[in-house]
Amino acid sequence: MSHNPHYKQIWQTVCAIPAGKVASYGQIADLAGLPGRARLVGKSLGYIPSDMSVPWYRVLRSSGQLAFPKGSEQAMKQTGLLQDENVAVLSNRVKLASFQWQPTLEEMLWKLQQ
DNA sequence: TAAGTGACGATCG
DNA sequence: TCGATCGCCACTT
Repeated sequence: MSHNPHYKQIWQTVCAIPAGKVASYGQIADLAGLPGRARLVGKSLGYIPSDMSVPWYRVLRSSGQLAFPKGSEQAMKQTGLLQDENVAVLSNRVKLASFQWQPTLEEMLWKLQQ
């Protein structure tokens, strides 16, 4: 499973999300060269190797909702981590209009170097 | 080989 | 905004 070469590409893309910003699963899939494979992104986040620090909590659903049910341990942790970066989380949801990451060409080129 | 399963997305009511 | 539905696709059983 973690042999899948696409996973590494996905993790690197997630690493390129700047602090204080968030991205959707579909957006990550697109940037990683896997358009339409949002579900694969979700899976890969569950397989992040422990020796890699990936800001998985900056990835949300396309609606801005957290991927986990409100009140779950994971959701509370994710909410805390996002608020530490000044991202407002209200009722298990983030305002994408204010916090969604919009990659610039420079950021994309930087990502490709990694 | 077929059926079940998801940290999803778009659409509809 | 919310839940139900369907389409989607890699992976598991």
